[in-house]
Amino acid sequence: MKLLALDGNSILNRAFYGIKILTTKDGHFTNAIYGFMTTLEKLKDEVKPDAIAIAFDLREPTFRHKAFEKYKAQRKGMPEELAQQLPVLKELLVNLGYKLIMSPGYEADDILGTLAHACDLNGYECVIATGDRDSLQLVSKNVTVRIASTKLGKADIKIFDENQIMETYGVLPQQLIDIKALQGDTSDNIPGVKGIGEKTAKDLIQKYKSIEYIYNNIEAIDIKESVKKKLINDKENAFMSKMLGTIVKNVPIDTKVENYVVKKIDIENTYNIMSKLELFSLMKKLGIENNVKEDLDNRKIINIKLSKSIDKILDLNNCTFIIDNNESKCFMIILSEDNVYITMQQKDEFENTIKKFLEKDSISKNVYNLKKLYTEINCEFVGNKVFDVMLAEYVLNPSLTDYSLERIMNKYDVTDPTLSGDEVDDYLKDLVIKVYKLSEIAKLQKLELSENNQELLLNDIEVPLSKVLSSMESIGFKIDKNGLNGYGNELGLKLEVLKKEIYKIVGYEFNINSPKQLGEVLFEKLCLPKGKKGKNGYSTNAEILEELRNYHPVVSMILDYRALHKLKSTYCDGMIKLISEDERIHSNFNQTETRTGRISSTEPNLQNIPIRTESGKVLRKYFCAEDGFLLIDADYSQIELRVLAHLSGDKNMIDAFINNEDIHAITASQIFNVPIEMVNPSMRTKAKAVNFGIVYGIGAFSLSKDLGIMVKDADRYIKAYLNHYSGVERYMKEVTEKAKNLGYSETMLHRRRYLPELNSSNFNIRSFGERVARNMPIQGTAADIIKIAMIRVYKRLKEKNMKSRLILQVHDELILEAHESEVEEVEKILIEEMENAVKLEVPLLVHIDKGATWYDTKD
DNA sequence: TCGGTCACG
DNA sequence: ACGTACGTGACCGAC
Repeated sequence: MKLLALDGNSILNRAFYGIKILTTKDGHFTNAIYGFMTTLEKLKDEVKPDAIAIAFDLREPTFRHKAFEKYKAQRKGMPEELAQQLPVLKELLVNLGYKLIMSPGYEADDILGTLAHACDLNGYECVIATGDRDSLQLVSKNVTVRIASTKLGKADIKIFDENQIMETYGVLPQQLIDIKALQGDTSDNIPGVKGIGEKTAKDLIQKYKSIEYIYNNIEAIDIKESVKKKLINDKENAFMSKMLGTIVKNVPIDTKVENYVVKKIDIENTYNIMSKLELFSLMKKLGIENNVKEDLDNRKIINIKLSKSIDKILDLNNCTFIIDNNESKCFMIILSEDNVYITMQQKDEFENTIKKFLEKDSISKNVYNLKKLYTEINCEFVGNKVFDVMLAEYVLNPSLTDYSLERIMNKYDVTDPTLSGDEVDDYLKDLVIKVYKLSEIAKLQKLELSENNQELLLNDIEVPLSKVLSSMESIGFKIDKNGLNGYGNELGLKLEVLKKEIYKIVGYEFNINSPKQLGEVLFEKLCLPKGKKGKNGYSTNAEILEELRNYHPVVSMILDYRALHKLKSTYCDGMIKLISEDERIHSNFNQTETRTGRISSTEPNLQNIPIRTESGKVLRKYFCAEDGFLLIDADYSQIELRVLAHLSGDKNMIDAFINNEDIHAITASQIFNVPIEMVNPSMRTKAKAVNFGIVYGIGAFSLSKDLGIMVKDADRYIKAYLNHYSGVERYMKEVTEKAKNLGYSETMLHRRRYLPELNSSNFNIRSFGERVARNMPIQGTAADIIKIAMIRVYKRLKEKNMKSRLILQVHDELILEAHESEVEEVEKILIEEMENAVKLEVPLLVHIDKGATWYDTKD
């Protein structure tokens, strides 16, 4: 027989700290369970045991520690995130057929020791698996120990037998106890001998074998007087430590190894538990998925119908469909009721078919990734009654990192259907199964959306927006390639000059772009005052360098070099690579990326084109309008603060916006307690920073850093602010409280973001959760509003068949390429639709600029 | 692949 | 006592 005996607590603990926080979408932590199961599976693979025992501590004082009352272990309570996983893990393990062992008054270690001892007596092999090294003392001819850890989310296991211990520690396994008795162990509250550390303890035991021998011959043995003195002083502690450190081997438990053979798994319970935990990949690994499916013999029967004509299809009511248009063969697979219709056509014919199908508004359709569909078939209508499984998943939970179809199918885990009807090849069978799963997933999502009151958000905002984004992507932004190239070359020359001067001053060449090398140059070669040293060396960011400007002339040059290099590499060279043949840049607008509901832009990112410095802003001269067109830039004025005024209902803030006053100046007059006429620019700047800070969840420290003032003063500003805008203070309290109760924070239009961080026992993580809970409704509502505006503007332009088009969104602004003949009308549409996108307690105000280039649209 | 840096709202 | 404002994406060097 071969027994695998695990220290459950210890492995769970390692798994918890080794795997980044993982939660179900309603906020239950699962990372430690996941890590534990991964480790267990790996151990089973490697050890191939006949029986498995899993030991757990009971959370009460142990006999070992009780014997020495004054050294009773003050075990730190485990963090809440871990504690809540323990009972769930135990339940899961029992259902998987494992026998758990707990014994009041004993640690898991002692249970393992008892089992190991029993194996020794019977000549059985015993493999102990644990996360900490205390158990190494149990190693013997029959007993090996595996130290499991979780590194970067993967189970890592080290094997120790008698040889390995001798190699690593130079002593026999039992002698590890003696070493520890001398050395002590603060984490286990083992005192040891004061003044004796790892090295001395090891030397002594290697030489004299045991503390008994040492103390019996203390006068005779040849050791340094100082060490001898320490030993004599702490003799009592040494023996007590040995006792504390010795694992007990006679715990009253079942020691018959045969009784730990793993029992039959309870599939149904296991399945239910793991589904709740959303640990689907793990279920697959354990092969649970398949077994369950065999158990449930009520598979759906799907009837396949190959068809050439689409007439039948156009009579459908509800359906789910996918297209697969490889090269010339184009498949459309449509599921309605229990029938799947498959059509195969040539490309040009196919596009007509699908347009006809899509344009038929009487058919409600489920799809996956509507924006991609729009782009692929290039059709002009905005579909009603379309449901996008990808967007639905994003609306249900915007915090996932991956909205791929595979991931979503994995999560919902729909049982495969049974196929009947026309024979098709495996490739098509897969597509049929896919379309079936998609339709089942859509049903489940619709239920959840309705429960969450999120139907409007999905149907009236995200779904129609996908058409707008697809259009913006395919239209693109015209670029003056020669101009951009010229500017890049100009920057290149300046960089060369700067580089040479920097090398000359420093005295040798180095890579200015390497923070590591730069840190060495500044802080070691030039001996400039260094700030805090991070893990990987000195920090050399602009904030630090700015402070060093006056210490050495090279610092300014490095700052310039950095800025210009950024402009050249990211915005000139990087952008030029992405200009298409039509002289335009077609960015991707991602609709399922941000956790607040904003869209994001990639390849290139057009939402972070420089504007704050003149040399950066110049880049906007190369973003231009087509001949006969003009760029119009319409931006919301202080949309986030207006949203805050509305959400909080703060009377003072609402009045300020209704009277269209300068909000930052008003805030300044309140904070500094002066009449508004007395507010100077510096006061206004400070007030502006406070306003921003409030939106972000503010702290006095950060505000002080931002403004370069004392923390004390920053704190005063904040207090004065909240005092005047007492509605804001109340709102901020309420919104955090509500998020704690519900587990999520939400926008005006019910976009929600789950916040498991709010339950963290870690102050920083919890504080972060609280800031997010306050910021999400503000940033998210602003995002909802501009999305509505985009849809309406797009629709107006289409309805009137205008040549002008929406080409970009930058969070609070829309950029349009307007035909010269339509400029006035476009402006009117923009103002109307943006300002009236939603009705708030305060007016929404839009500011419009126009010009031949993007540069010219900004003053 | 990750962290540091810096561009934007 | 702790670390320090929300949300993104691209480029670079170091591992």
